[in-house]
Amino acid sequence: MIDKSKKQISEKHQRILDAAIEMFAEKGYASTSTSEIAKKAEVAEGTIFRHYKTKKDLLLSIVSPTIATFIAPHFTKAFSKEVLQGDYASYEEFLRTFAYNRYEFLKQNLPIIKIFVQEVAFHEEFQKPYVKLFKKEILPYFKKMILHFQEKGELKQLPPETIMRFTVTTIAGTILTKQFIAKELDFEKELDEAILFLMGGLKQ
Amino acid sequence: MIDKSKKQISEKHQRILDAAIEMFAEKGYASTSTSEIAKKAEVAEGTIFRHYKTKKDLLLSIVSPTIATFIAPHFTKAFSKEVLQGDYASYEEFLRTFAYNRYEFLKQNLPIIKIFVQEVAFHEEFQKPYVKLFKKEILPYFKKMILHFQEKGELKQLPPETIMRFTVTTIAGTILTKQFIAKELDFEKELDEAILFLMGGLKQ
Amino acid sequence: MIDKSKKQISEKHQRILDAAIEMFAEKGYASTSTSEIAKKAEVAEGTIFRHYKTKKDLLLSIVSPTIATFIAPHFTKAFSKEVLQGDYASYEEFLRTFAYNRYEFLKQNLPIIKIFVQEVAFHEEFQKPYVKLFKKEILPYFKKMILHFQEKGELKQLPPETIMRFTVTTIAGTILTKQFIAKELDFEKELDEAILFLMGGLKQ
Amino acid sequence: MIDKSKKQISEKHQRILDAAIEMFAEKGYASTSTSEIAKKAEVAEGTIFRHYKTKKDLLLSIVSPTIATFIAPHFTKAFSKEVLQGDYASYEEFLRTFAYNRYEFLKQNLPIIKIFVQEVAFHEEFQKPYVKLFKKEILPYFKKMILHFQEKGELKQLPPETIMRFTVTTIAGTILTKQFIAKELDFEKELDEAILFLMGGLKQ
DNA sequence: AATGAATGAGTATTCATTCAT
DNA sequence: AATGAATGAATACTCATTCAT
Repeated sequence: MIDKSKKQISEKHQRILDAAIEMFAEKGYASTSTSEIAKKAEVAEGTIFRHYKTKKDLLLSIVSPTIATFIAPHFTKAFSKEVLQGDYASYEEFLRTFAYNRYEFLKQNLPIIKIFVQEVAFHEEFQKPYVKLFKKEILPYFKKMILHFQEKGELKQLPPETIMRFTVTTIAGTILTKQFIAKELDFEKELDEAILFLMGGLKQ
Repeated sequence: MIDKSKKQISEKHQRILDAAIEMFAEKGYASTSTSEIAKKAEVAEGTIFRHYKTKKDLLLSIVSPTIATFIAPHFTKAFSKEVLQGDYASYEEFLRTFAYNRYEFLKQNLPIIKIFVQEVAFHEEFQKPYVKLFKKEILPYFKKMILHFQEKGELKQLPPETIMRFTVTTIAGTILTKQFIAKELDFEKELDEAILFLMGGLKQ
Repeated sequence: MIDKSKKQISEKHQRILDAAIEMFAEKGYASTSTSEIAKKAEVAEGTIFRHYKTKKDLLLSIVSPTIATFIAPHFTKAFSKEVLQGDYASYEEFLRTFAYNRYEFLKQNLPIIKIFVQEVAFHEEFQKPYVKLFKKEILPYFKKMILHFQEKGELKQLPPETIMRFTVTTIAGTILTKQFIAKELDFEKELDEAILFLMGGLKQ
Repeated sequence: MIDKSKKQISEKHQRILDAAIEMFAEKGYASTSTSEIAKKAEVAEGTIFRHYKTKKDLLLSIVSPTIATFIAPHFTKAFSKEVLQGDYASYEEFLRTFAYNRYEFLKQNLPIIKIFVQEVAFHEEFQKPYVKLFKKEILPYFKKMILHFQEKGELKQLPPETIMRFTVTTIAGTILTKQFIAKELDFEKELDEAILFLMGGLKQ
């Protein structure tokens, strides 16, 4: 999923990264030993330390400022362009695109996202770059979109941040429910209802 | 916070539990050593193993079926009685009570909840007893309440589960935003808006 | 040889110390592994780290200020009392006692002395406590002795430090020659000649 | 300092040797890693092993028979010619030349001498070639010199080995004191006194 | 000759667990 | 019930050495 294809990265190096991501996601950082990673990546244990000075460095290379600056923006900007800067006939149409996009993103990046939740979420020092990224790449476009539909009279005259909060909360709740709590649900139907509900609360 | 006061539990035993909860929440289960717990609890290392066969047992005693059966129901039933089985003039009134109750619960049980998210959330085998508990103690009362207000014409004719989902999602989103993302918000004001939004989407 | 018999020290602890001294002396600190020490001491490797936080701590416990303050003074004072504060009819008699005492000391403490030469001699930061000890416990008595024999007219009117230097140099040279370079020598005869030589150079 | 200029030796090879000598002297053989040497020499790690099969070989090339046979004799013979085979008006004059020569030698070859003391001194198997060299290149000339001055009546009728021993011991003691123990001393003055002392003990 | 990525045996250290007291 | 010394397996990491280029 994540590949630093720009920087030439050796095949073994890539195998180490893949193995680490998979195991950190599955068992957590602290419960994964470097020898397990080496075994799964089919390299010698020493090879890991040729590429990363410490085990923590390996985690950071997956999860840290480096990714925030090099990898995440890739996703972030793509998301921003494809979703937030799109041309939508209605807020509902935007919501649908937004929800599907994030749902796919979640499904396709589950391992890294799990690592994030486990290792980053509770360590405030890691959060800053992401907050920054969000404020720069997401927030302004999201706001603009909301203002646009407020002007068109589709949305209530609430502060855009509040509308955004309810939007994100409701969509995230729908996606997470489908993914983790009630997998048997029909996502499309569920989403339709959620959008209906959302618009009910946000309509003028 | 958690005290198994029914079962007589020695003071040292309680200190071990408290220390373990605090450290597991702070550093995670795998990164906390039994010697650290012993030091913080001011007992000898061996003492921990008098009470719990293994370190994992100690975690389970905090987080697992044992708690699901002995501790959580205490909370669950209290919550069910105090909140779900209350007598409310309107769904809005219920929402307000519900939100404050859960907000206080979160603030007062932050450590255990953190342990839950880190150690339980991703391990499906731990989840069953909680699902069971939820289905038995929460779901029926919640449903009843929703049906009651649907009959009174306050709420749309959606499946009660769906209404519950939106309710929980919106309230949870508001609480988590206040607690972790935007601590500077005025919770009361934020909650008012959320309830307005919710009712907008759920009203007939 | 060295036993901290005052502080109760467990038998295993003592075995670790003995093994460490022997192996550090034989192979040097850096070339001795903790697993070798554990094997020779017939304890588990972990046991070493119960008594010493790190391998370096183990070295320091043999060689450091602690020993300088607790062990060395034992020797130093014994030496000072037995040798330097003795009542001698002549400087020659003193020289003989001094030489034999140091010769025995060397033979009986060879391992620790080897560790000293290898690990301490070139690390100035370790030297201070010994310099201090020497200045406090040895220097004044040695000086007094020399002054005493200068007054009696047995020794030249050189600065006592200079006389001390030649004395130590000559006796040390004799002892080291016997111990390391020409083991076949007859120490007694060799010492007689050295004393004759010394007195020849120091006599008025 | 040491250059095997006779054998053509590449510049990188020389840099490896220099780096190894410096680091072995500073940190000891066992505590110096080949990667450190490579970094300091600014060559690739593999390059060291092109020139020396093992790390130990590298040490030996600095310290062993190879040097004893190729390098040391260079020094030894120079010393022998320049100092021992000189033409001196008195033993005192010889002593002065001898002392200055060795003092300079020590100062200029401190690193290698440190390696010697740390790695060779306690390993008897390394000592033989040096003993041999000493017996062949130094001893006879030293003896001759002493016999010469005994004939002239300047020195006592002691065995020349004994006189040599006292001479070396006293001069070495003076040099080492100046270099390692009391750097603030005035070497010239100190040496004068030592010679006076020596002659006092060795004069007829 | 020179490189540097790769190796895997070895290192110091940690840690859950046991057990005699 | 409580202790804490002792254990030994496991851990992250290092390092001399190899080898394809």
